Amino acid sequence: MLDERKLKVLLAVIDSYIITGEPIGSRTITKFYDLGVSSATIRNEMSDLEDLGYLNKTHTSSGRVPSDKAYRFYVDNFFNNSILQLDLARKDQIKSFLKKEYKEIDQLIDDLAKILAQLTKYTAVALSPQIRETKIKHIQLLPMDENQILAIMVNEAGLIKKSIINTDNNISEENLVYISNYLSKRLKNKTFKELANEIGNGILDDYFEYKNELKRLLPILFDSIDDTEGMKVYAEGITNILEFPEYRDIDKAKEVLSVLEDKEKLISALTNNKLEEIDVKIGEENNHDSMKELSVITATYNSDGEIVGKIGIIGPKRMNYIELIKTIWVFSESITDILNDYFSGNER
Amino acid sequence: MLDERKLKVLLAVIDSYIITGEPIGSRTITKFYDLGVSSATIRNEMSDLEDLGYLNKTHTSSGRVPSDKAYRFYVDNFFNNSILQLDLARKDQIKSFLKKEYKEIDQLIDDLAKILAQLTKYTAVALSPQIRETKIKHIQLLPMDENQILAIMVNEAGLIKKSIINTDNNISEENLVYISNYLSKRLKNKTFKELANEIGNGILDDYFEYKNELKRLLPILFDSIDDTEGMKVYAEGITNILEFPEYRDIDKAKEVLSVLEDKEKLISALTNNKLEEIDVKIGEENNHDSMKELSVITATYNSDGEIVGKIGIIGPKRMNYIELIKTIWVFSESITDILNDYFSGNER
DNA sequence: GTTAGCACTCTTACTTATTGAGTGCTAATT
DNA sequence: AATTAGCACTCAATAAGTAAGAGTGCTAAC
Repeated sequence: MLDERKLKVLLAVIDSYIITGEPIGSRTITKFYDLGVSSATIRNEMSDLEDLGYLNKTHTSSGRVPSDKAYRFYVDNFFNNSILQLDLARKDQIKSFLKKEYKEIDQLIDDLAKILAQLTKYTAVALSPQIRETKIKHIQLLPMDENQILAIMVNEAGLIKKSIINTDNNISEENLVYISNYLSKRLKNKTFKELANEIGNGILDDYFEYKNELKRLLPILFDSIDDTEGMKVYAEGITNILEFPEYRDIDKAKEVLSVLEDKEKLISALTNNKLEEIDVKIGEENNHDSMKELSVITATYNSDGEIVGKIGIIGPKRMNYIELIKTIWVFSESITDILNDYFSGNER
Repeated sequence: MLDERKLKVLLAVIDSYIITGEPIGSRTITKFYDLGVSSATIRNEMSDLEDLGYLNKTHTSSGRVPSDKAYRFYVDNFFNNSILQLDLARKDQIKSFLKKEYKEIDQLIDDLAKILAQLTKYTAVALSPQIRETKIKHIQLLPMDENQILAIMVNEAGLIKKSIINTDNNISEENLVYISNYLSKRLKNKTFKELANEIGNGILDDYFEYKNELKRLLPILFDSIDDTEGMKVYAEGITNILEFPEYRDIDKAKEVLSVLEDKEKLISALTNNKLEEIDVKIGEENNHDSMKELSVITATYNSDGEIVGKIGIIGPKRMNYIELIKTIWVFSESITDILNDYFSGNER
């Protein structure tokens, strides 16, 4: 579609703009990129590229700036999964950053986001592991007062989900212990997702003394697994984004910071896409208007073969997509490794 | 120490500076504050106040700005606890903001911090409830793999503390259940703090089958209660601070934001003081150099008569201390109320 | 002790040029 | 037919100069 020279010009503009953040003109291209033609020719090509929607001007006599379409073209044509296989060595490097003994997975994810932010100089975002797809290890019901039961669910990786169940009739502490033990034993090694099926048929058909109580408790328990209220999202290196010249203007800075402060927006930015291993959202591709000038690169991380969370970066559209994708991918792989190692007892 | 007229002048400068953020001159004072003397007299008084350390100039011919000493003087002389008793009515107002049913205390504290930020237009900070001074409700030990035990401790308010215990010798799941039950029963209604005493004498003198295991597990359990790693600190309304004209300069903004992003600094700013109900730190009084241009007002909140957390605001030194103290105090009282109501079953 | 008056200082806002990087068009060149 | 040199024109950014305004500090008069 684009002849070779147009492609070269486009890449030159993108490359230069990623580095400097300044609109780039025809003469600058002839000076720094050897295309073997004069600036007048470049000028004509750039004019064509503008007509095709790949370049924009900031004012009538300014240089050109890549459009969203240009970035999308760049990512689609110059990224493929084979690139990723290259620097697996960096995984160990990342894991070596983690000197402390981690007692909390959430803390680990947060710290990795911090490292990602430091490394990339962008703002890193991460979604803490979700418990839904993981296996049940233990269920404990505790009486809080006459109307409330505290339910604690633990998965095999040590993640905890708690929820308060409001109930109008009293169940004694002894009975709750009995029910807890029964549930733990009965549901162990099923995933939290599978609770739904159990509710549908399995568990309630068992002979069990407290079937009536279960009938009321289980659906509430199941609902609480998915509520996003407990979803934790981390944004680290927020000030990094202010280093970019595009945010020298305090009002622009305020705008972008209010996005980074808004957990709802961050969660939806991280979850509102197909669960691709790597996902790149450029400018307009984002759902929220307030993010139209930003790009978000995310990767999923897994535990036990199931996707449990996300990590990524967020920043101005002008970013070195290919390099950043590689870095983020290595991070997501590392987290997956760490999660699998950590709780399977193979190491340490 | 200060004669009446000097006091009036000082208050005028503070009042005006809190509102406008601009240095204030003698003529402005005569215009807006009726002191009955000419600007020349004010000029002389201001010069004296500068010599006494209450006022500063930003350059040789600028107006005056209050010093840290001036703010300290203002707070010490015009705030006393009786002021607080006034607007208890606002408590209900605050509680009415909370429409949702809260299932997580942490979430509740975070949301209240958000409301505090909205109300004051400052950045609100809060320390989530600490479990140390509260009573034990339940202890559960779960085997993660052959070297690790997951310990889950629940307090009577439903707060959960988890920690991974590394152990080199295997304890079977059945035995862990047995030990868990014993600990829950034996330690129930003691505070986590009191665990220490129990370790010292009480519990280990009991006749108990797994005394050796306990001897190793308990100290680790106790240590984990205090670790700050799990301490959660919330900073809400971060962008509010950028509305102040003192942060129109992006570099100043970056500086203050990096403080707000630094959880360590926030935690130490919130904890590094005597546990006064209300604590005001003005500029230089803060520990960290990066906070010398900020003031922090904090209040403690309680549960069951014990201090369990903190909430406050942070912003430029130019703040309406008295009003803000009142607001924060009402918040801390409200949280205390909510915590006490919520888990005692008196309401809802 | 207070105040009017004045010289002086410093910041801020507003003009006005000037420069430089860029475009687009036309006509000449290959 | 594609390329390029040349030129007029545009716009943003920078610098320099000016004027206005708010302020101080000092002196002399009230």
